[in-house]
Amino acid sequence: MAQQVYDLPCDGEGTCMACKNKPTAEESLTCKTCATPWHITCLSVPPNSLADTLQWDCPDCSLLSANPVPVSGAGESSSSGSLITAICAIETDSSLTEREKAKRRQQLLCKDAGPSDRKEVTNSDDNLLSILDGLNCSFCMQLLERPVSTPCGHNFCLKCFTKWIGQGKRNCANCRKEIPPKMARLPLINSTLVTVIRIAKMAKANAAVGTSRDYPVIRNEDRPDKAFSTERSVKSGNANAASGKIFVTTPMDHFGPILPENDPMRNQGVLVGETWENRFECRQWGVHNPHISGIAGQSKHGAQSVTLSGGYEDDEDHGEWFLYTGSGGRDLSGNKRTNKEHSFDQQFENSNEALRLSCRMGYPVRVVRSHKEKRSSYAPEKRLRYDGIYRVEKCWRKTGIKGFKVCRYLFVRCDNAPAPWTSDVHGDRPRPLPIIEELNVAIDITERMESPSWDYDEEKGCWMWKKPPPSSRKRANYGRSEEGKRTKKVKRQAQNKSIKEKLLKECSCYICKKVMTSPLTTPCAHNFCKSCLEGAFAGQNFVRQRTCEGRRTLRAQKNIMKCPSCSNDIAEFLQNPQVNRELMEVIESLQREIAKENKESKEEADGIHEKAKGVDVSNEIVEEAQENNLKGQIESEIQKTEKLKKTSGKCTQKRGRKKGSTSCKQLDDGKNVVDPSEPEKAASEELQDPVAESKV
DNA sequence: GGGCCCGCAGGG
DNA sequence: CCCTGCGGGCCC
Repeated sequence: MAQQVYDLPCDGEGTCMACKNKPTAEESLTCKTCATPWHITCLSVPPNSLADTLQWDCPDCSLLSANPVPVSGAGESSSSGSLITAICAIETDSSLTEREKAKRRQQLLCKDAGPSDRKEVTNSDDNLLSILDGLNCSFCMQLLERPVSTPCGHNFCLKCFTKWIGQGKRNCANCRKEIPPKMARLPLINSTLVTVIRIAKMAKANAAVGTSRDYPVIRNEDRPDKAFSTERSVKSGNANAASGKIFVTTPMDHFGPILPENDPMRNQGVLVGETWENRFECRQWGVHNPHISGIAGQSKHGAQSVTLSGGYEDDEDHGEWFLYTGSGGRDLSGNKRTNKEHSFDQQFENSNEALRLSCRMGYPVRVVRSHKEKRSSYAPEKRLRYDGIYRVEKCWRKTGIKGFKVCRYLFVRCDNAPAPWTSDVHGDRPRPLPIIEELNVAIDITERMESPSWDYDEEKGCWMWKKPPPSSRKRANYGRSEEGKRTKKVKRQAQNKSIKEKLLKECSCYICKKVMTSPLTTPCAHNFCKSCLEGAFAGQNFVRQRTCEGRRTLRAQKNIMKCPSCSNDIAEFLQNPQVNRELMEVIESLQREIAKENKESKEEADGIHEKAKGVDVSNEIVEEAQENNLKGQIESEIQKTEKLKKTSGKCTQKRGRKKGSTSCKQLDDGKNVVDPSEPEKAASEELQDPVAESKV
């Protein structure tokens, strides 16, 4: 084979690797793409003009631009050259923000992520992806496809490598070290890398089809005392907050008052007239669970509580009784959570049906009034206030103010404690139902036929359960599916961990069977620890170094220097074995990740929260409770009412501004878009039998 | 003060 | 897994 001329650049010290001289500044030429310095006089094709030197591409870069290497598995042409052009186009686009540019660049580099945002994945999934990033081919910048490893420890796609060789190159594209003729003739696939990439790809695909509920789920006991914003949340404060800890032991679907036995923190239960800053706090004391919805209830179980927040203009508040409007009938398209405009008829379904069930059964319904109800004299000036137990005496449908049918409920108070607005020292007595004029035009009227579950006991002189309350279907202190979601999360974490551990196991040394330290990839594409492989030939090393030894001895030694895995001669490789740094980095990343996850799971077990800071909101209330315990029940109620008036005056609503806080909201719009990963799958399939294919 | 936005949580 | 929702923050 005729000797070919290869262009070589200058090394890190500025010495030309071809002539071994150090070119002067005038003799040196820098590539516009890769910024590598080259010696002009040693170039086989020097630039024609001075203008050319300014926009000069080195032989390697111009080669890649002129002969694009097909992107493996993607089914389309790309190259580092066109990639660079595309990146430049993004960088110079003034209409894009920095964040948008970063996003476009990422999309460009991860073609398989599709046109939309990549599906949001958990941190551990992201880490798996970043580990994969370390295994990109230096030619095509894509994840290694049928990886081949040079003895100098660099990895390339088989296609890219053979193309490079086909162009007459016999040096490593990364370090310029010579490629053994045998490898140039028949490059072998590094099966360890294949397995590692395949497992990681499968993990990535699994992550991509995960649900949008992949964010961490926190058990009640681990939640902080106040609502907190999660990592996911774009807005600060309570705008998109997660709920704080539930302080009471009542299950979510508990009917009736929150009693002292359900209040381990204060041992007093929730008293009429208690107030809270917001819906989250109200929820934490078990009074009204949903943090937006006005009705808490289940259609087949009944409604436990309602909130009067002025959200429905048909509401009519008379203190001891009020007319409540059902939910629904409003257009919530466009990602709205509420809407003041009615646009279609309400039906007795979902929470409306739950309230109707409570009406039929005569269940006690907790009532909360909000300062947002501006038309009522009975609403608190500030905050939210618990006003006690009411019963739904009747319900019906009528045409609302906006002309659409609404569900209507007559609530009548039936609590043993006096209402916050009354000067009475005793609670309610059974009272005749008010006359409701709109009942004359009402449809679908429902009245209770059987005796109510919650009723007044004349003998005992108080309201109480006359029938056993409906048995709870929920666990105390837990959301409906929180337990399930938690199990799911733990399962996914364990799965991810096992993937990483599996990956690491794949990186074990043939000799010591342990995870490789400083991995060496032989020309026969087998991987060993540097120390293991060198140790295996320790005796020969000494002889081999003595090159003046006789021919017979050397040959005998060379025969012994066989790959422990496939018995190929690796004597030459052992003369100057180079660590496969990319593989080493993958191994180290995996080890770091596993260690980190172990640490995190330990911390989680210890109940540590980074972002959400636990704030003890209860001290004041506990002191209050202790004080109250010394006095009679009625006295404490009066005190409570007085305190309510004071706190109402003191309360100020925070209304700060944060500049540019919503500037990045568009980035989150694609959060539910699932990565199709089609090219990925194709690539995985092609990887099924890489060795066999490569030998064809 | 109106309007828009969107994470969270529960229902079904 | 999709739908619903009488919140809360921030911009205009």
